[in-house]
Amino acid sequence: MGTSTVVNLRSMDPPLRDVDLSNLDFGNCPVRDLISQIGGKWSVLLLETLAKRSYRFGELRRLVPDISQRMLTQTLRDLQRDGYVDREVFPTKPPSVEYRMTELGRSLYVPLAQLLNWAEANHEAVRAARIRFDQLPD
Amino acid sequence: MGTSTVVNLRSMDPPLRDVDLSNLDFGNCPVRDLISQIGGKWSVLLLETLAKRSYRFGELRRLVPDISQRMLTQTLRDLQRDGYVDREVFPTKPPSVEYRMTELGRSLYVPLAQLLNWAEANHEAVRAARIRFDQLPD
DNA sequence: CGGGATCCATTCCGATACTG
DNA sequence: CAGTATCGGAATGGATCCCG
Repeated sequence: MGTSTVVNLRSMDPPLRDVDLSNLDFGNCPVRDLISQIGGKWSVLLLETLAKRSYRFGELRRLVPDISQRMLTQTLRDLQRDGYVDREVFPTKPPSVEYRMTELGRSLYVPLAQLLNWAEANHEAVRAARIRFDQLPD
Repeated sequence: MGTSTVVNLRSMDPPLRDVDLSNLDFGNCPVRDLISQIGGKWSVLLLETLAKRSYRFGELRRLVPDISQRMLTQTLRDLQRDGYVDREVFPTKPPSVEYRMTELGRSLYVPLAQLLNWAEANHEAVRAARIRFDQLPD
C-alpha cells in the first residue's frame, strides 16, 4: 500500500515492477516502506559502518566479509536511492568509488541507533522469551 | 534471514590481522535478527496497534483489513515468541483470544516509535530522493 | 471465533562468471 | 577496482479450504 503509486525499481533483479495496493488509511505505508527497506539483511550493517566514516567499495567488502558483492552493490544503491548515502567516483586509473552518509542518513541514524542500542541491550531477554515459547507444551 | 556472520572469519583466517569489529558489533546477529523481525510486512503495524490497547483477533483483522488471516496469526505468534506480546485465551462458547503488549514490548516501542516518527517526518524527503535518483541519466 | 494446513506466486539472496 | 549478468534455491506472503 503506498501513499502513491509505488514504482518499485528494485535494483538488479527485475526489469521493472509496480506493486500498488491502493491507499488504506491505516497502513500509512511510507513508514512501513522505510522500515522494510532497512529491515533488509544488510542495510543496517552498512549504515552502522558508514556512520563511522566514508569507505570505498572494497573496504566495505573487507569489513563485512560475508556479504556477497552482489548484495553490497544492491544495498548500497538502495541506500543511495533513498538518499541516505552518497556515491562519489574518482576517475583514477583503476576507478575508485567512495560511499559516505548524507545528512538525511545521519538524521535517520539518530533514532535508528537508539533502536539498535535497545536491541543490543535486550537481545538476551528476547532469546530467553523464545526459548520459553519454544519449550511450551504444544 | 540471518545465517551466521562474520565471526566465522576469525576462526578461519589466522594470517591476516583481525579487522576490529568490536566497535561495530558486526558478528552480533541478535541486532540484525531483531531488526529483520520487525522489518516484516506487518510487525510494525501490529505493534503500533497493540501499543494503544489490547485487542482480540477479530478486532485486529478488522483494524488491518488487508492483512490475511494467515499473516495475522503468524505475525502475532512471532511477536509473542519474542516476548513483545501476550496471548490470553478466554474459554467462552465461541472462544475469544486477546492480545496485549508485554513490558518488553512497551520498552521496545519507545525507540521504535522514535524511528517511526522519523519515518513519518521524513518520508517526503526519501520519496524526493528516489525520484531524483530514478531520473538520473543512464 | 480463532485458528491450522495446503498450494502457489513473488521476492530475496548467494554463488559464479564476466567486464571496462 | 568496482561493478554486471545470470541462474537457482530459499524465504516470504497471499488465497483458499478445513476444523473444534
